[in-house]
Amino acid sequence: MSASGCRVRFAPSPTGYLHIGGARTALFNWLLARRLGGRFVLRIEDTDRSRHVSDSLEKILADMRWLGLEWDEGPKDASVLDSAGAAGDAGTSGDGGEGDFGPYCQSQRLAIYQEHVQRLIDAGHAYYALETPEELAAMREQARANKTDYKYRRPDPLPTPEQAQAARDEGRPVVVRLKMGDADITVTDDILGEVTLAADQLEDFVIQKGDGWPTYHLACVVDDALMKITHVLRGQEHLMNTPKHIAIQRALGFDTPNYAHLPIIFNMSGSKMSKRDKEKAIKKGEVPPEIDVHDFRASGYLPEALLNFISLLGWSTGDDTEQITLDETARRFAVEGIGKGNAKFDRDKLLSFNTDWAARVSEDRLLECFVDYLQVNDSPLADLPDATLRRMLELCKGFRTFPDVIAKIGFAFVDDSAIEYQEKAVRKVLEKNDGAGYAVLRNVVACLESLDPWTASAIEAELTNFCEANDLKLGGVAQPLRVALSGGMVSPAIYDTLELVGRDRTINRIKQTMMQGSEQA
RNA sequence: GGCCCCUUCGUCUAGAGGCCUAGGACACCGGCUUUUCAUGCCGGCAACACGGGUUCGACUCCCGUAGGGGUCACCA
Repeated sequence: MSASGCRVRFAPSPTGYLHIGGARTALFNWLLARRLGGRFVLRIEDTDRSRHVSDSLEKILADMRWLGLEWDEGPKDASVLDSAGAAGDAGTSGDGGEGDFGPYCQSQRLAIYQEHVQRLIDAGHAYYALETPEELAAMREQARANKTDYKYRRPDPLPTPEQAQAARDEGRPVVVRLKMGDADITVTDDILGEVTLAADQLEDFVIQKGDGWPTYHLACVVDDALMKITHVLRGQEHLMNTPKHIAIQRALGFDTPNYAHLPIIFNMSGSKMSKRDKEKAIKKGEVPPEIDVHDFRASGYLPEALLNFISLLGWSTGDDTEQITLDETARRFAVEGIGKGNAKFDRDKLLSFNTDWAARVSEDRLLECFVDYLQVNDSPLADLPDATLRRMLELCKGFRTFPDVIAKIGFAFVDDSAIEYQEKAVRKVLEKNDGAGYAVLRNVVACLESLDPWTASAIEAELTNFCEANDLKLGGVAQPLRVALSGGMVSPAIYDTLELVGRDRTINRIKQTMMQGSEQA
């Protein structure tokens, strides 16, 4: 096992793709495990069947793997949910090489939770409660109307097991609540320091729902203990949950792990980054912002850049170093370096990081990511030979994200007839000065038709000659050619572009352009 | 609203009483490079929320105010 005995976990709920905030939490946990030589556990918190979204597990696992955050223990693929049969009769562990503390999906651990709840009841730390959700809501509403604070009042006397059973027989839901003591509870947080919550702020909360499933609090605490988790790094939105968790730990006789609550990530506007931002943007006809890890993948970001960027949200190396590899980050990572204040997600800076990383990674790695990008987007370009893909990447150096590559050189891979000539480009480059651009094309096409071999350097020599012979600057011939080949005014270096497009198609597009010009005239 | 957390350039941050004329990065502005678009290079603008203390000395410590955030479910 691990040298340090350090065990951390990332515990997402399967409600869709992995959220970027979740990715940051996963990353910090992964980094801590790496730094301390511990184990990184992936646990799936799927105790609420009503919120379960199909395919979520596959998606989360895929996102984690795309990021390169492999887990030492946890579900290896989504089939673990099928293999264990009906949810509830679990309790088996260590199957399928997932790890020694499984199963790692809470939906397969029901028996374990119920056993612990029973222990709590038997020991007098917990009791049955008979109020319906409607009754509780009414009480809260009443309190609000009276402008008083609502707090659940423990029944006196407590419902007996017999009364609970009777209620269940009548079809009424019965929950189990934990008895909170009358002492304040202090959370010792490795980032925030000591945070004390007064006893009167604590109420007897539900640990087992009416359907027999545990609430998040119970399941989380039981699993952390059984999975021997030593460090809990989670978002600051959990800070007020921690006293509850400590209360359960004490009642069950568990040790309290080290807690550290991470600052939260916000949009530049200061609002939470949520899936709804995407819907809102779409409704307004705007490009939806990336929110889930998958969004960034589909938008053509590199995992290296994304990881590096989010590692710096709430943490810093301590000096002026910013762009470092994941391994280097793991070497330098320390909880003491994590800040307390919330951070805003600056997309411009991410873009800049991506630009730098795209220029830094090896050609092989860049190709790998590019192919992934094309495949995720179902692009027909994914079928192009590797050599061609490499050439595209090479010619577009300096790009920010992969869509830039397509925007810049994509025209080379469409039918000649599919080229759309932009009005502005045609006007500025071809029609201006009584069609000077068209004249250049007319003259240059003859040179190109007879050129052999068709290589960038041969093309360069030919065009240089052509410029001298016709008293033109290179721009005077490059721009008309660019418009003829691409329909617009942007492309990689012109010699390379001609080479890539090929002689036949180059000639064809030039002629096609001239024809359109004469039709206009 | 109660409770809790936070507060250095627009943004991410460095700073752990004199090293601060507050450093870096992104963004922004200007210039250079360039056959287009990018990239690259050089320069510039820009912050210690406010008010009290403590101290010879406060960005750094304490208190208050203001602002921001989190949380108050049979959701996690």
